[in-house]
Amino acid sequence: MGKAVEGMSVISSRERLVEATRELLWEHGYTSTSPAEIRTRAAVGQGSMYHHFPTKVDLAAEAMLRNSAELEQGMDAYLNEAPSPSQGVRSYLSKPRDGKKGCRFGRMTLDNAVVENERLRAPVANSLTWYRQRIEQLLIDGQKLGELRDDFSSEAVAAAIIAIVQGAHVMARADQSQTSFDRVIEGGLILLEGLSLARTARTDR
Amino acid sequence: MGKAVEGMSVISSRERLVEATRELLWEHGYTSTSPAEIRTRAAVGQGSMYHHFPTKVDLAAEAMLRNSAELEQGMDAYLNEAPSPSQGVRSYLSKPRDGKKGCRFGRMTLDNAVVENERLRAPVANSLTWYRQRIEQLLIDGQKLGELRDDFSSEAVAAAIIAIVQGAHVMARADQSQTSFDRVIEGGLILLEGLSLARTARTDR
DNA sequence: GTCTATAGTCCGATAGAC
DNA sequence: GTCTATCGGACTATAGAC
Repeated sequence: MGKAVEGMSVISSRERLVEATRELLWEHGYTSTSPAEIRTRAAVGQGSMYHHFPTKVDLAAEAMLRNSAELEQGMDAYLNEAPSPSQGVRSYLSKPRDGKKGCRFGRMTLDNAVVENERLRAPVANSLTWYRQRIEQLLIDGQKLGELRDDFSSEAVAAAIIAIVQGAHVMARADQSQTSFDRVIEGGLILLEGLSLARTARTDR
Repeated sequence: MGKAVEGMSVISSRERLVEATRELLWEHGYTSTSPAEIRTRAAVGQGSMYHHFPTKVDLAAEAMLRNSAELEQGMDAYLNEAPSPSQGVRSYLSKPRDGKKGCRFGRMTLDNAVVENERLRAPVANSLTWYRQRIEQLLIDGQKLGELRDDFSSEAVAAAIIAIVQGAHVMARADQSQTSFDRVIEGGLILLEGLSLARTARTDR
């Protein structure tokens, strides 16, 4: 027990607390996740938890910052695999997602306790902004390469692309159905195709 | 006190409870709205509340069903004013909305307590489905009239249109900014324009 | 149909020994 | 750093008088 000896693979209490919180924030949201539940899942005593994290906000903020770093890194690597900018945007939309669980970040925004606390809201806002700017850059590159029309605001369209995925999660949770999620994505891909310059290419389907 | 005499304009306790619940569900969501808060706003005693509504679910379900009926009716009238089907879809997107408050229905979907209870989930799912089918019909009519291309799935695009508005609320709440909401809508209108057959008409702007 | 009083539970947080 | 015990408060719901 206690701090792991150098080189050992024992996971520290602090680490287990953060990981358990990350899972529970996704499963239950912020307000509905209780410190008791976190303690139980992390197998950590009451006192230890408050030793490492004075308040629930401290723990949640760290968990969310870690979510941001990990998801942005993963998405960046994923998008870098795309053969072209416009294909990257399509890849973003069609990336496999569990619609019923909801977006780790998007879910948070509907909780007033998160929105009213800067330490909790900031990681959510920053990550969604990061996503939007990443997509915007793909759109700009696609315009420069002549894949996409150049008569639209890449900033606005990027925001709409992000919103489609967020909205897809809302629809899927309302219907408790992955089909509802997939239908939104299908529609998003159709809408995106309207920005393509190579529209005659559609005939080869 | 008590039941209003025939013809009087006194609002019954029951009615005040439902109205207070409707407001609070929008402001705070389901889980974060406490019976005590409802009682206070409705100015109704503890016992009266449980006389009319045995549980919190009973009260919330009635409030949500009333929301559905009212909002669907309002949206229907609003869309009927549009001069054409495709203009109706544009009107749906650009309808003035308070992004920071969130959609009355969409907000509910991120709350597990709502999603896990059929009596609470059903009104949310039914209303979102109603909206989607209403937009789908506009798209179909627009295709028939030659306003829109006829080579896309109206069902999928309608779902994406609804999702854009839901996602706009998520972005606006994350950023606590109406500007973020408006940016998504602007992008949605651009994407929608790509489905128009009269694309040369863009030159007259 | 309305009221006050209160039950029983869980919440987030603290105390203090080891 | 970890533990158990416990605080004060808010929650949803019930009891029972009027």
